[in-house]
Amino acid sequence: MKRSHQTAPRGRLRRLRRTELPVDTVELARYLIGQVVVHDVAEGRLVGRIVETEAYPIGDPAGHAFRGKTPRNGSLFLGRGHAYVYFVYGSSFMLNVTSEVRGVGGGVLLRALEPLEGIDLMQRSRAATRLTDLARGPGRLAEAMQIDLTQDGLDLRAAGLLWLAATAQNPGAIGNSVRIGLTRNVDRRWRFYERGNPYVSGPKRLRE
DNA sequence: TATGCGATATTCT
DNA sequence: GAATATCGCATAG
Repeated sequence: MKRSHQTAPRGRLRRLRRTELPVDTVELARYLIGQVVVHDVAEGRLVGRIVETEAYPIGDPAGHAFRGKTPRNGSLFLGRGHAYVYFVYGSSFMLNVTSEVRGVGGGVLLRALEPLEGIDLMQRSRAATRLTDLARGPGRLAEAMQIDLTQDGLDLRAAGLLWLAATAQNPGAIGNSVRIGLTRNVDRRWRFYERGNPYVSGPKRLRE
């Protein structure tokens, strides 16, 4: 039997304070499931509920911070609650939430969102793909939310245009699995997702 | 549904 | 040169 899926209510959005974010990277990855990302752009407000994340903690060879600070990954070291955005594969931006204390590199990759508001704007950015494919996958997520290097290093807690918010509704059951698209440290189960949610990326066995 | 492949640009060896 | 925290399209079952 397929698990039924509930859409989060459109209540008032409450900005998350930095002190609400767990300090540990893996804990933060789990915590962010069910929370909301908001990007206020000129045309309106883009809102998506986080349904899939991956942790890249301290000492992880697959993490960008593993080899130390470089011009590219500098934002990872800003302390928890900042945006780290980078460009890969010649085509995709990736949005991460930094997760450790200032000076230490660590982050959580946001892999998929359930679109809640500004869906028409997202469809314009993504050339009108199906609703379930709008922000399913990290590259699609960034495109739908209009994320690029402009947002790299932003403080997601400050009164800015890109921010994290709490939802009134608790998330459903949270599953975990190995991370997607890696070649190093592949065995760690540091991917988290809301089980059965149709907006989660990956093959079927990684969504159940 | 799942698998496979090419495209693409930046970073690092 | 090689690798890359991917996507979209094609094809097969």
